[in-house]
Amino acid sequence: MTATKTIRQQLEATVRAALARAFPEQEELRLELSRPREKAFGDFATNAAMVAGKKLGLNPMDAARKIVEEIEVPSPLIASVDIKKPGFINIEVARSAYLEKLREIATFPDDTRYGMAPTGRGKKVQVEFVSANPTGPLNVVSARAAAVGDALVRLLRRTGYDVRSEFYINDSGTQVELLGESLKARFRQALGEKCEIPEGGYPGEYLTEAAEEIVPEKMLQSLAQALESPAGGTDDAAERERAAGFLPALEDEREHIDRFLEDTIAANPDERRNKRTYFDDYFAFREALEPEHVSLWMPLYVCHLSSLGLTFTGDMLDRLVWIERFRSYLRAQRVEGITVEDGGMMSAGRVFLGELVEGVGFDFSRFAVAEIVRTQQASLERFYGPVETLRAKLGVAPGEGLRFDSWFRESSLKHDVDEMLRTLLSDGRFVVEKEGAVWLKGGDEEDANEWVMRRSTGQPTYFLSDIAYHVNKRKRGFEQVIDIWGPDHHGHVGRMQTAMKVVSHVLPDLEIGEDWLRVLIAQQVNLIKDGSRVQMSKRSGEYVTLDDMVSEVGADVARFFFLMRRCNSHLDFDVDLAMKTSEENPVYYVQYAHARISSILEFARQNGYREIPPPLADLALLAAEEELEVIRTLAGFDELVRVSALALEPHRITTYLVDLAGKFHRFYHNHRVVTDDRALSDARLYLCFAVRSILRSALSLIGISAPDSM
RNA sequence: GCGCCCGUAGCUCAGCUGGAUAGAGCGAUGGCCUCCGGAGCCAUAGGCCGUGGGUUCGAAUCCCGCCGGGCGUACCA
Repeated sequence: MTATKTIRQQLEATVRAALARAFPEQEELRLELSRPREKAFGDFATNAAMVAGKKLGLNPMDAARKIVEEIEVPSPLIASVDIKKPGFINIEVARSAYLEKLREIATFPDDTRYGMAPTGRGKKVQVEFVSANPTGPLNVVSARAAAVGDALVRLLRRTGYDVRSEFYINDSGTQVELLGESLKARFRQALGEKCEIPEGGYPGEYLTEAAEEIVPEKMLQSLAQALESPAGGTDDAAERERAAGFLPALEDEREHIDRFLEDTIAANPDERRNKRTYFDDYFAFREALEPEHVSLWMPLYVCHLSSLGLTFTGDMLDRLVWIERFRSYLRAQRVEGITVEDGGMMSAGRVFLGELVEGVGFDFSRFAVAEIVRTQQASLERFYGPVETLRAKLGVAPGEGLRFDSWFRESSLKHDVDEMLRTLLSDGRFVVEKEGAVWLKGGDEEDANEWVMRRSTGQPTYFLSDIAYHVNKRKRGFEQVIDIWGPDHHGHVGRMQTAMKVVSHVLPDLEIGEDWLRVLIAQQVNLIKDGSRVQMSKRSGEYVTLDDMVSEVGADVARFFFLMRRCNSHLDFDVDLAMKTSEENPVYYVQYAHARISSILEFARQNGYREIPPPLADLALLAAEEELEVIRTLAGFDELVRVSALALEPHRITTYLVDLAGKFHRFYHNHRVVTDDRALSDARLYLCFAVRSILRSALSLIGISAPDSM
C-alpha cells in the first residue's frame, strides 16, 4: 500500500513549477491554493500571481498571464485555467484526475488505512489525554477528551506518525490522601461503625462499593457460620464442600499469584523476593491445613489484598500472628456465647477486620486509586459502538473501545522530581528562594511570574512534578508531545510552556524546541437535561459519568457529538435531544448512508453483479452533477486527513462525513443505481463502493462503528 | 486587576490557516414512497459574522480598543 499525492499537492507542485519558470529570479513564495465557494471559479484558485506581482512590482493580471503560459493545459491533472479580476488564477481540475482518485479509493486494499500519508515521517509523538484524577469515575469532560484524544491518535497514526497514547495518573498529593481518608471512613461504615467522611473528602457512592471490596460481606458470613461448628471446622459434608468451594483451587491461585508477581513487581527485584517469600510461606501454610478449616479464610483475605497490589508494612510472620490472634479472638467471643443468630459473631468479625487492617498498615489511598483506575479503564474500554439497546439491531459487534498504550503513575516520578529540582537549583538562573519555598521564574522580562515548585514544608508541588514528568517524556524519546487537558487546567498552560522553555536552557542536550509541547484544552461540557443544565461537582458526588453517557446515548453518538465541535469551544450537550430524536441524529444520518450502500451492493450481488466494484466499469459514464459532486468530495478526503492531522483538528472529519453522506443521499435519491443499463449500473456501483470505503475510512478515524444494517 | 477561551440563522455549531454571492443540523412551514433501505429527498423562511478602528487588491478569518459570556489567576491537582 502506498500513499499517492493529494490533488491539492499535485496542483501546488504544478503551480510552483510554473511560477518558477515564469519568474526564475523569484525565490519561493508563500502561495495559497484555496477552494472557491462559487463553482464558476473552478475547483481551485491560487493567489500566486497576486503575491508574485506584489513582490516584483508587476500588475497581478500580467503576472497571472505569464504564469498561466507556463501551465500545461489541458493535462491529465488540469482541464482548464482561467484568470479573473484582481489576479486570481482559477483552475478546473481534469475529470481524469478525479477518476484516478476514485480508482485509488475503490482499489485500496484496506479501508481503515486509506488516507495514509507520509506527512509524519515516523516522528515519535505522544498524545496524553483524559488523565483524570483517580478520585472518581470519569465524567463528561473526560469523555470529551477521550473522544478527541482517541481520534487524534488515530489521525496521526494514519498520517505517518509513530504515536503513543498515555494516561497520567495523579496518584500522589493531597487529593489522593483525602481520597484514602474518605475510603477509610467508608470502610469503617461498612464495618458497622459510625464514621464521617472527612472535610473536603469524596462522598460519592463509588467509594462505598470500593469499601465493600475490602470487606466482602459473604466472606464474613461464611466465616461466622463455619465458626458455629466446634473447633472452627465442620463435620457436615455439604458445609465442608461449601467451605472448600469458597477457596479457589490451589493451582488457580498459584497461577494468579505468579501473574501478579510478574505484572506488578517485576520492576523491583528486592520487593519481588519479599513477596515471593511471603507467598511461599503462604502456600506452605495453606497446604498444611485441612480444606474444611475455614479460618484459612484469613490468609486468603490477606492474599486477596496483596493481589490488589497493596503493600503491607509487616512481614508474613506478623500476618500469621494476626491470624492466630483472630482465631483466639473468635474463640474467646464464642466462649462468651456469641452466636450467628444475634449477629454478634458478625460484628466480632467486623471489629477484628478493622483491627487487622490497621495492624498491617493497610494503604487506603493506594487501594482507592487502584480500584478507581480499574473502573476508569473498564469505562474506556466500553467506549465504542452504538447504545446497548440498538447494538443487536444495528448488527455491530462490541468493538474495542479505548485502550491506552501506557498508564503512567505520578508516584513513579519521585526520583525524577528530586533530580529536576536539584538541576534547576544548581543551574540557579531560573529559581528564587523566598519565604522558605523554592520558586520558578521565567527567563525574560515579559514573563515576570513566579510559581512555587517546593513548598516551605519541603513538599514538591504539582507544577514541579509536571515539569519532571514532561522531561521524563522527552527522555523517553518523544519528539513531539500533545497534551489534552481539562478546562480547569488552562491556566496551567502558560506556565508549563515557560517551564519547558526554562528546561530547554538548563538542559540544552534534550533539544526541547519551541512547539515540542502542544496543549489542547477540552473545554467544558454543559449537559442539558429537561431544558436546564445538570450541575456537576465531584464534591457533592453527583455528576454524569462516561458510563452514563454510554448507556444512555451510546458511545457512537457521544463521540460524534464531541467531535462535531472544535475541542476548545464550550459545548452544550442536549442529552434529551440525543436520545429523543436519535433518528434525526447526524450520527445515524451518516451510518444510514453506510448501511444503505451495503444494502444496495447486496441487492446488486443478488441480481447478477458478481464482482463489486466492477473492475471494468467505465467511470466516464458518471457525468450527472450529483455524481460529480460525490466524486469531488471523495477525491478530497486524503487532503482532508492530511490537513486535519497537521492542525490537530479531528472534528473536521465529522463535518466531512455529514457532507459526504448528504451528497450521497442526494445522488441516491435522483439516480437509480441498479438498472437495465448494465454499463451505467457498473459505474454507479463502483461509485457506491468507493463512498462506502471512504465512510468506513472516516468513521474508523474517529472511532465510530459502521453498521451494515440498521 | 492580569491571563486564556468563546460571541456566525430562533437554538447548537461548521466555515479547509486571508479569497469572490455566508454553510449545516435541530426547530418552523409546505411538498415527495407501485421503484436498489423514507433513519431519506426537495422547497420556503431565517444573518450588518458582538461592536468600533487598523493592516491590503480582498477580513467571519490577522492586529488593537471596547461590550457581552465562560474559565483561570493557591505553598490544590
